[in-house]
Amino acid sequence: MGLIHVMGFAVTIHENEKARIPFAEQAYSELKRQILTNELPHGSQFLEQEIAEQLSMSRTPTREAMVRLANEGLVEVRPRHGMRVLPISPKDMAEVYGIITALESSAAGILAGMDLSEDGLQSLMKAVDDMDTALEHDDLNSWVIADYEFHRQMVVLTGSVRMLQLVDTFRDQIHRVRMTTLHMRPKPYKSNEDHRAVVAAILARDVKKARDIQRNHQEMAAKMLIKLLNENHMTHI
Amino acid sequence: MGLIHVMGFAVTIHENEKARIPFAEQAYSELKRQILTNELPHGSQFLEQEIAEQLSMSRTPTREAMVRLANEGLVEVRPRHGMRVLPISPKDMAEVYGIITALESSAAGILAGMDLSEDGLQSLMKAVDDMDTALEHDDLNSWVIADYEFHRQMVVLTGSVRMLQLVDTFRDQIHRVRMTTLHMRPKPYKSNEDHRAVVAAILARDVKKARDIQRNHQEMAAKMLIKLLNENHMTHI
DNA sequence: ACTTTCAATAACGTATACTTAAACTTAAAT
DNA sequence: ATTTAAGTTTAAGTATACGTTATTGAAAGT
Repeated sequence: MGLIHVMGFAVTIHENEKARIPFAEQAYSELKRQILTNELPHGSQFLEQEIAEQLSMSRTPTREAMVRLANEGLVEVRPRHGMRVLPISPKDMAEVYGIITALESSAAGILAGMDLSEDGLQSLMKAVDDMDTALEHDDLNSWVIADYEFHRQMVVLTGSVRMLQLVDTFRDQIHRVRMTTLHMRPKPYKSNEDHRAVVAAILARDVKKARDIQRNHQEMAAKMLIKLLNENHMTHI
Repeated sequence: MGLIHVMGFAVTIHENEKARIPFAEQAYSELKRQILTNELPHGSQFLEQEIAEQLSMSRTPTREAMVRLANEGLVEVRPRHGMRVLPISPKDMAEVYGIITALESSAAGILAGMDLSEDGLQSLMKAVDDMDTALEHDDLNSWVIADYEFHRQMVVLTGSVRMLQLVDTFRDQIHRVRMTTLHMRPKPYKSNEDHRAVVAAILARDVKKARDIQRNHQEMAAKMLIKLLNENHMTHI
């Protein structure tokens, strides 16, 4: 059984169709899926009972899933009001981007400073190529996937499972905003350039440069998105 | 009721002795306390039942606490083996320090780039002074507390609650190691210097310098601790 | 002795039952 | 009419009950 990450979703592959998935786990991934796809829109609230019924299981595993989602910052659990899908404000965006920026710029520096495998390098360059192709075809959906893959792969290659888990978690937190703003923002030509530049810096083993480019890239992205939110009076998405 | 963080412990202050604390919450903080103080040593294992009895409550809130601790990386929960306090390897230390370094160096940069309040600045300088005093008196316990306070305060001042929660979590993960190595390492004169230098860079509004000093400071600390662990064949603490 | 099979045990996952107290209703009083 | 107080409802927190299945230990076979 393996896990593949696609756009923040943990997709489970059943190789030996043996292990049955515990209800608590099912509840967690199903709820998370519903939140990320906006099936459960921000602000919507549900009592334990309601969720349990919707998932056709008892409150016990439901509750466990809710606790986990709350820890991840996707929902809020208030004692007699159930679980509420948290909206994201510009301030939240700034915080989350601040964390992702810190982690990913560090990751870029780590890659520049280590012996990166040929395969690893290829996976990065493939992601950038995919981004270019997607942009040529004006295929924004493919572009997000490739972009996501690039950022994720960079952290994967550092070998830090903790760092990977963190960026995954925080990317999930702002997934909704990224998707809704995707068609409102200018075409991301600059992003592709930046990514190529990061790869170049990694290849040149220039640690500081790799960090700086990645940091700047993220800071620009955050600035643009937050500006977009404010201009469109989307104070909480 | 307020929370004060001292050395990774969330100490609850009962001001209006009104709100009763849910068992799940009690279980969480009590178990966490026991793990951080080494009352539950690394590697030790406990069944849900045993923990529930020790805390004189049922398995339900106990289980909830275990899930949360597992999410934080302090314990591991394996289906029929109960909860096991996770040991920390040099590789774990490297990962955790990698994350703290990324976050705190970013935090230092943020402080240098923003209008820091007079109070905020004072709190940082006070922590450095406390570190000096502690070192003069050869009082390592006070030194750790002041050091902890400095690092924590830096993140507090950025205003990012998410970043604060992260560094708290990861600091907790390596708390044991820091405490056991405290008396094995050379006197931390260099740390105090570094901290002063960071404050100076923040005052000078030199963003890059603040980041660089903080990063270097942490990287040196990590290197030293990991070396110490390896030299003393402490492969998992 | 060492491995393998099978049965007994018990730990976990989940459901359900119970208790408490917050939130809502209704009624009374100003 | 607005606030206050009492009563009712019900969601959450916790305990307990139950079924399933991994683990363990003994017995049988090599």
